[in-house]
Amino acid sequence: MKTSHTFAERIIAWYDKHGRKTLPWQINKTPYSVWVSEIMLQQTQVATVIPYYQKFMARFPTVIELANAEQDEVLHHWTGLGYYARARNLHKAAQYIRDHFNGCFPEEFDDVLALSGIGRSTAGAILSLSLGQHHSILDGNVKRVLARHGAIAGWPGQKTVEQALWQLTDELTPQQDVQKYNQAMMDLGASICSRSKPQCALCPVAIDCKAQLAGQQTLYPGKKPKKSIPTKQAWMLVILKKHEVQLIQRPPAGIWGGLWCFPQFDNQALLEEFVQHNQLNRVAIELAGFRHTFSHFHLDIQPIVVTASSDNLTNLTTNNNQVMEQTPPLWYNIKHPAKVGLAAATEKILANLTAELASQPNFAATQIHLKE
DNA sequence: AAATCGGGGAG
DNA sequence: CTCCCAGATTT
Repeated sequence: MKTSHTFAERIIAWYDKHGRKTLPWQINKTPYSVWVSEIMLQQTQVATVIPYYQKFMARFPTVIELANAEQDEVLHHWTGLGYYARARNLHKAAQYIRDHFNGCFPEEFDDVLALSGIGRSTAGAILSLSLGQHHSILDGNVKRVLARHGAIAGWPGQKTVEQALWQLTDELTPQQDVQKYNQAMMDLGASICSRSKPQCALCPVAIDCKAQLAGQQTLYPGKKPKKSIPTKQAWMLVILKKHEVQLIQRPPAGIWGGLWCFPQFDNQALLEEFVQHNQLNRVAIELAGFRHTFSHFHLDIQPIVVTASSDNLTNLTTNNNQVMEQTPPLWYNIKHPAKVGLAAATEKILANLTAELASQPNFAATQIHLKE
């Protein structure tokens, strides 16, 4: 098939006509603003990101202000976005920039690549979109466009497949207008070349797209091999004292790292033991159990509500009675929530608890009775 | 219920 | 280096 324009020319022409150019992070682009937006957009769709981005940039307008903030406040601005490791990396990298680059976002590719949370694709995106440097990118959207256009078989998580895709993006990325081209490829993948129902009729590169020509768009990119995931149980203890519940901060690494959670036990016996030992009182509030699914396992969570008769609780733990020598527990006021990062499961329990309390206006009296 | 995403970190 | 993990949303 003879085409009069190169791949890149058609992509850029499409972008000039249809691309979005006025999103908040596309105005007055700097490496910092592109960085923040790219990290947010790695995990969430544009419409959701917009308000988070605006609040984040209002509170942390520069790398320095981000670096100097408490991690808890950074996580608080991320609450609801999920993927908190990325917020922690963002914060850590900001501190690195403050301490090693005098607070100025580095403009050398290798320096950018070395920052926490930034890999080859994100480094290329930041420097090309904000400064027009010539780097190719390969995020999920670009992978999909290229895998289809070149009919690159196999799962991109596989090394050989990923290499082939990097080679393709390197070859196709033009010398001129990289900025537009990279933005266009991400836009195209996010809109026209979508995962399940690509709108090939609107695509500027459909005419020589191998997948489209074969009518096999949805075969690309190849699927990740499935594996079944196990189910684990967790009993979460909601220790209630007036309008406060006790939360514990998770260790910085691992699941829900740095977030505040209810004390967690692997089985009911361990929880009961703790309840007995600390003279806690079961109360007539039943919170529904629910399932929270991670990439590698289901976690079936059963919250149990108790009241505390004293502040002196022994060795509260986040999980399985592994004692954590770190941040003291937080008495979290339900009516005046502290601005800390909460795990999704914690938020769900808090919401259910609030609803239950609202439906039991006489609970305060019950609580007093139970406390003797 | 299944698929998804770019990078960190373990092995 | 290679492989596996994180975490919440969309489909």
